[in-house]
Amino acid sequence: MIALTPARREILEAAASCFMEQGFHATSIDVVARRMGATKGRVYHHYQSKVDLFFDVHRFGMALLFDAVQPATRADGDPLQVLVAMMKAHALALFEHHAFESVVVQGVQLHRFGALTPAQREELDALIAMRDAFELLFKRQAGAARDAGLLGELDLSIAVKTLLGGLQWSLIWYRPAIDSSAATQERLADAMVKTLMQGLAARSAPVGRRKTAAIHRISRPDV
Amino acid sequence: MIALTPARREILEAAASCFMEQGFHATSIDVVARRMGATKGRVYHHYQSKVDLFFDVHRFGMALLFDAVQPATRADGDPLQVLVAMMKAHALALFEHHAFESVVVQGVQLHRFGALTPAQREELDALIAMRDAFELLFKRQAGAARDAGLLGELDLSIAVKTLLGGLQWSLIWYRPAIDSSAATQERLADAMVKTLMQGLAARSAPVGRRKTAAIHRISRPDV
DNA sequence: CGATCAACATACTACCCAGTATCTTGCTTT
DNA sequence: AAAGCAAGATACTGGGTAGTATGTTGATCG
Repeated sequence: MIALTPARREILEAAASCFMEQGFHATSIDVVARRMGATKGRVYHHYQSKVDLFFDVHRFGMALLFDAVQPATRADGDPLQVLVAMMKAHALALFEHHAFESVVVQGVQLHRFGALTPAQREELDALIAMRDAFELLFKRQAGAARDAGLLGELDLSIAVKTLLGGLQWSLIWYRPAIDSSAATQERLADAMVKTLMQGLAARSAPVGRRKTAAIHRISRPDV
Repeated sequence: MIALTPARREILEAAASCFMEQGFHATSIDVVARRMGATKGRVYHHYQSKVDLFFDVHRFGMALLFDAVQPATRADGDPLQVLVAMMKAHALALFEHHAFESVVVQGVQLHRFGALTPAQREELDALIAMRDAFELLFKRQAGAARDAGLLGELDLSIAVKTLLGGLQWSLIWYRPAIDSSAATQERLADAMVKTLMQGLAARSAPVGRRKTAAIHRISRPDV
C-alpha cells in the first residue's frame, strides 16, 4: 500500500480522470482543478509540475496493480491455476481503477516526453522498472507452469505480452462507468481470462488435424 | 485501395510518424512539416485543419487494415483456419504500417475531441463505423467457426475483442524499426496468433482436471 | 508571351496554458 | 493573543501553437 495524504489523493483521482478522458497533453491543470471545484493553486501547492503529477498518477496506478495481483500469486492450486488467479485479479483491477490504469498505459507510450529534469528522468526509469517487474510476475509464473508441464509449446515472453495485452485492451473498449455491476465485471473478467487461457480453438479435436464437426451449438446472435 | 495524391500521401506518412511518437496533441503542424523538410503552408494547403489531417491518417490506417485482412477472409481451409489467416494478416499489417495503426488506436481513444464541426463529427462517426465493421469481420468468421463446431465455449463478442486486443497491444511493446526483418516479423506474428488460438494452457490434459505432469520441457531462460 | 493557378513559403495574430508571484485565511503552538 | 505556517485563491507572464493572410515561383494554356 502506498501512503498518501487525502489532499494528494483527491488530486490524483481528479487528474487520473482527466488524463484518461483527454490524454496528458490535452489536459490542463486548470481543468484538473476545476474538477475538484478548486483552482490551479491547489494543484501546484502539492505538485511541482504537471509531469510530476502525471508520474504520481502513474506510480499510484502501478501500485494498485501490484496490490491487486500480488495476493493472487499465493493462491491455491497448481502453477497454472495461480496464473489464472493472477490474470483475473489483474482484469478486475483494470475495471476497478479504470482511470488510473488508463494513465499507466499512456505512460508506457509517453517515453517521449519533452524535456525532463534529471530527477524526473530518474523517476521515469523507476516507473519503467515497475512496469517490467509487473510483467515479470506473470512471466515467472508462466515459467513455473511450463516447468510443471502445464503449458503448450510457446515462446513465453511473447505469450505473456500477448495475454496481458488482451486483458489491458479492455481499458479501451470497456467503460466501467456505464455498467459497473460487480457481478458483470466478474463475468467479463472470467470470459477474458478463459479466452486467453484456453484459446479460441476447440479443445476436443487436436489442432491442425480436425474435421468439420457434426455438433452444432445453439447459435447465439452475438453480432 | 484508397486514391491519394502523392503530395497528400507524403504528408500522411510524416503526420503518422509524428502522431505515433508524440501523440495528437503534442504534435505541432510545424513539426510535421519539418519532417518533410517543408513548412506549415504545405500542410495547410492540403488539409483544412489538424483534426482533418488526423482523421485522414486514421482513415488511411483503417483502409490499410482492411486491405490486409480482407484477402485472408477468402483463404483456403475450414472457418477456423481462415480466422487464423485473418489474424496473422492483421498482425503483419500492424507491423508493416506501425505508425498508421498506432494513430488508429489513438483515434479510438480520442472520441473526446474538443469542438468538432458537423462535418468532422460526421467523419468521426464514419471512422467509428469502419472500426466496427473491421471487428465484425472477425466476429462473423468466429461465428462461422463456432457453427462448424470448431470453437470452445466462449462469449464470441468478448473473445474477439480480447484476441484482437492481444494482437494490437503489440503496437505498444514492439517497435518494428529496431528489428524489422520480414522473417522475424513473421515468427512474431505466428507466435502471437498461436498463443491466442490455442491458449496458454496445455492441450494434452483437459482443463480443470489436470495433474502436475511428469514431462519437463527444456527450460529456456526467457526472463 | 502574358495570364492564371496550383503549390508552396513567409509573416503575423490570437489564444491557450504551464508555471510563478503574491495575497488571504484559518489553524496550531506557545 | 501573537506568530508562524499550511492550504489554497488570485493575478500575471512568457512561450508555444493553430490558423490566416499574403507573398513567391514554376508550370500550363490560350
